Amino acid sequence: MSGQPSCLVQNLSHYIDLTDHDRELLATLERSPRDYSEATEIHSGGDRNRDLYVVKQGWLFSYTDLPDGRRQIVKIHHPGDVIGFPDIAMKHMTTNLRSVEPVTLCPFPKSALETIFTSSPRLSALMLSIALRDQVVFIDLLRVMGRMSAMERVSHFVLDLLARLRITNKDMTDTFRLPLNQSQIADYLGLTNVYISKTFKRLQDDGMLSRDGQQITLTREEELKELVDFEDRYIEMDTSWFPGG
Amino acid sequence: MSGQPSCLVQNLSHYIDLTDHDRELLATLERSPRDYSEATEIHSGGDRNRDLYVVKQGWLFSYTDLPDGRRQIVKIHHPGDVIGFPDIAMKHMTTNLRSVEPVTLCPFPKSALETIFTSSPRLSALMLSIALRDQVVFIDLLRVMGRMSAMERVSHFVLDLLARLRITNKDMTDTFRLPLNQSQIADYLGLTNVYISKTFKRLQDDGMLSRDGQQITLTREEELKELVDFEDRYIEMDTSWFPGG
DNA sequence: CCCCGTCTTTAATCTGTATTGAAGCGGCGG
DNA sequence: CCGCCGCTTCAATACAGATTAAAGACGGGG
Repeated sequence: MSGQPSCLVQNLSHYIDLTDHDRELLATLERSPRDYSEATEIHSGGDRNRDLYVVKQGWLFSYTDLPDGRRQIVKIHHPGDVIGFPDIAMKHMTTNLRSVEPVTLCPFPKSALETIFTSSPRLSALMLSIALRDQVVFIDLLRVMGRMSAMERVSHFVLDLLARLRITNKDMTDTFRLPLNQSQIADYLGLTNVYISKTFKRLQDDGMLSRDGQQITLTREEELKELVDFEDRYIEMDTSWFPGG
Repeated sequence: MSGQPSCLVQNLSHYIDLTDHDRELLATLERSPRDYSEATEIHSGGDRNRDLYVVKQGWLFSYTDLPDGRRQIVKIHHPGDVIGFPDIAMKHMTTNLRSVEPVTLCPFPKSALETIFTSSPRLSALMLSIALRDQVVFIDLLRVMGRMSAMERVSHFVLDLLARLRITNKDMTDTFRLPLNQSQIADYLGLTNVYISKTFKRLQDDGMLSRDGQQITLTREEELKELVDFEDRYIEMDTSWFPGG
């Protein structure tokens, strides 16, 4: 159970102190790790709803296609994330899941959640809160997609990624690795790969960021945050109402 | 408690059979109705997080502004809806709330939810499911905003409204009242009021819908659904895993 | 019944992003 | 070390939707 520290535990510990009992419960979710190579289709929309996943390693994304081939990436998943929460309400999966690099996932059945929900009210409250927080994040993204220019979208995108990575990795600086290619970023932001290239170049020329291979450095994070009116929804949640731990 | 039937109860009854105990619990949420006139600002983003609301009557919307005045409407609320769920996770309200016509709301404190969560597992599961379902709806909307044309956006918009209205009103046909003006629709779909006008006209010329004042009739609903690859997320949820009632 | 304000429609022009295609670049396998 | 392939960059053109302005339509209040 101990050995390597779990990203899921790190992720959740950011918000509340976990009891040993909580850690044991979470460990049941990470019992059966499985590797997938890069660019692998892990499940498809319409599949009869089966497992959720804890991400142990690597980046993935959830996406949907339109009948004519247009694609929208709706969520990017990092180590420590739980994949598939929204689908709990539906009878079928609503999105496709694909790895961008070699990944390690721990599939677990819906029913494992029930155990958590009945035996740890505090952990339940946290998981509910995370689901609701994600909804706020989607709402922020909607604002980005509905009303912001390409420049602003890309800026918001990198700020959001950095904010998320900082939750599971406390000593993250202003530099991070971005393993997505520009077509994938385009499919996430509702733009084209060509325009993503042009926009990154412009951000670089303006001195807002620098690039070295997959490494991105935000050299003027505060300015970027102001530019896109960025709110960090990850750093802090309201846990005051949680049942006592 | 009986008297006029509650829209909230109607809304939830669509998914599960409510016990008398459940109905009593829900009635506590609707204890203190309050009227607001049209175009009223009911709360603002950044407010210290206080009440949620049950909508008894009238349409409202939640929105956010960008610093330079651009606006994004993120959710349209109808009778029977609960407003404010996602904010439970945050310390402050994340959106503004405004009525589009005279409305009746029932404010209730977060703590009222706790009572429900501790005393009716079945009702808790339903409310969680609705929150997660809404997340799926946001994801669908993201796809619309990221990858669809104005034509497709407007089509999806009216289909979505109709699907939602049918939950609380079983004998809704293919006609409904749309009290939003075109600027508001534009702020919802990330377009301009002028282009909304042009697009509605085109849909009308193509025979997809007809308008009479605020009344909208979808004359070729199936074609529209195909056009935008529409999925009704409201009609059916997976309640199979709910604790027995 | 008419005025006035709000909303919708029409029209002309402008712009940001899409599209297409071709030219760099870099890493990996052979 | 070469050659291929995927990704990024650059350039030319196209177009959907924005912008601005002005002219209808509509409805409520005096």
